[in-house]
Amino acid sequence: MTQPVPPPARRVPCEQCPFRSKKKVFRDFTPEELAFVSSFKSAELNVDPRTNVLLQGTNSAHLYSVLTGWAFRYKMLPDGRRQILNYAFPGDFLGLQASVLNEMQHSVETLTGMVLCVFPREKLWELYGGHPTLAFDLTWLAAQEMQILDEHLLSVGRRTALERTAYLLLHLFVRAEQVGLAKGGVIQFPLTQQHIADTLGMSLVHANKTLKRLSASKAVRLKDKSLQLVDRDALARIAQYDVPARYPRPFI
Amino acid sequence: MTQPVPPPARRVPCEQCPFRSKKKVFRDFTPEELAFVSSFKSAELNVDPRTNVLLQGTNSAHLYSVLTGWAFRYKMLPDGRRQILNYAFPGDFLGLQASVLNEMQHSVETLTGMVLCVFPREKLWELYGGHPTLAFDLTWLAAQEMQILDEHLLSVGRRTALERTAYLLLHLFVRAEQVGLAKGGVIQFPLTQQHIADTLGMSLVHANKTLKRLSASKAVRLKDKSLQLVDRDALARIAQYDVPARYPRPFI
DNA sequence: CGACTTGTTGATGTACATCAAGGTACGTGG
DNA sequence: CCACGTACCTTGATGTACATCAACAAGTCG
Repeated sequence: MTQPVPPPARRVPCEQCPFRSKKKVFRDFTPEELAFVSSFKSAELNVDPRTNVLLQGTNSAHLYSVLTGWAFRYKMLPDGRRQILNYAFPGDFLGLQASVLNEMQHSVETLTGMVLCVFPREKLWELYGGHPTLAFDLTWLAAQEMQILDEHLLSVGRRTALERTAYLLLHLFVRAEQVGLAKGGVIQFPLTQQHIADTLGMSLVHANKTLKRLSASKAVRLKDKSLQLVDRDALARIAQYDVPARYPRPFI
Repeated sequence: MTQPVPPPARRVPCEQCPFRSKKKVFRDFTPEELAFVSSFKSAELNVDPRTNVLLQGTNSAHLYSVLTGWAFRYKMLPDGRRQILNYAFPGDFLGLQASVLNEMQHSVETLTGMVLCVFPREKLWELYGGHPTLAFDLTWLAAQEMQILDEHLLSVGRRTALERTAYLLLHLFVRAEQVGLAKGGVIQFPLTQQHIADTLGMSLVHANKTLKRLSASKAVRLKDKSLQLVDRDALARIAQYDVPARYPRPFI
């Protein structure tokens, strides 16, 4: 007997989420939590590289959590100057600001292809009303994002170009590593030097020269869209940065 | 560092909080919400100007909300470089990061004398478990703080010194105004030029020169610890900054 | 009163942006 | 295979925004 072709929707229920189980970073959810999250999730969204997921000034009807892929949050000034605010990795949440404050003040663009879980914002109240542990997890994610922004602000405001660059590479490596994206001290690295410049508040040319200078230190190697961490301590020393521990984390 | 030694407690129950009622900015709380907040509050803390409320690296046992006064959050590099991250006004929450993530990654120092409401962190679970609207308010406050940090990062990374300075003065004026601290277009302004420099990521001397340049525009007057907003639109134009509306806000 | 904090200004050096050019690696269609 | 386009990286020359250093004035505050 011929089976009908299964619809394109490969929606995996959260209970069988391959992501959650494989990574030790994420805290264990109870069956009730999982059941709710699964019912909360309304769709799965595939996004191409280099496309906008959320736009500054709009009010998205949805919340997203990242299943796979990299993206970045950014703001722009009227004349086109761009500041990258932070990067989104698997397990991160997108669009919370819009849901809570009713307007996005930033945009989000993918770096790689990305799979997102979609949650309708109306149901956010159900989450708060019936699932306080998950509500707390949202606060946890917000607090972590704030800590990253704080460190980032310290970088752009007070670190030198070399320190900033070292800090960013270390930060991104650690975050990728935390969600299991590192293999033998190497991660895929989808940023261009323009992204690095726009993150660190400098020009493209200066970012290039600073990266060269940093390579000379032999602490990191950056080529062919991959980043190899050769000497983590040396990099941390250059960056004047202590990586904070952060286990276990929630994954909604 | 000030110890949480409660003075001969003049503890006003939250139901009669003079602050809440007078300001239209704050959303109305139900009697149940008020009763819980009142029971949540364990003490009132008076802090002198220029003293640390929270310290980077420690893990405070308390959460605070600001009743009166100004403070600022900051981080320091090992060699003493300081970056001011944000300012705290009446209605703002302090110490949430420590409660959620178990370690403060920044310090908080008062600019003026300050009165804080003290909440024990253990009871935070009760808040999440039994008072989802208040839990949502905490998320609201976190989301707002993030928006401010985003804008701040854009400033330090991409705005010119003059734009940055205009942005900061406008931002601080609006925040003070929102909680009723403006009288006839004037607010008390307890920052020194060193604070401005450390907020905007520049040197003291350059902050001074940029402030002079900004005064020449006649949009704003800054003297004797007071800030007068002469032409809000002109200032916003210089800053390339649209002030986001933000009513009503919670006040826990 | 000195000692200290805060604001102010000029001189000088440096870190960074901007401009301009070219190089490498990857595509595409012929 | 080539010719061509394009994305990204690289380098040198020049200009400018900023930091640093130094000196001084005007207020507080013991």
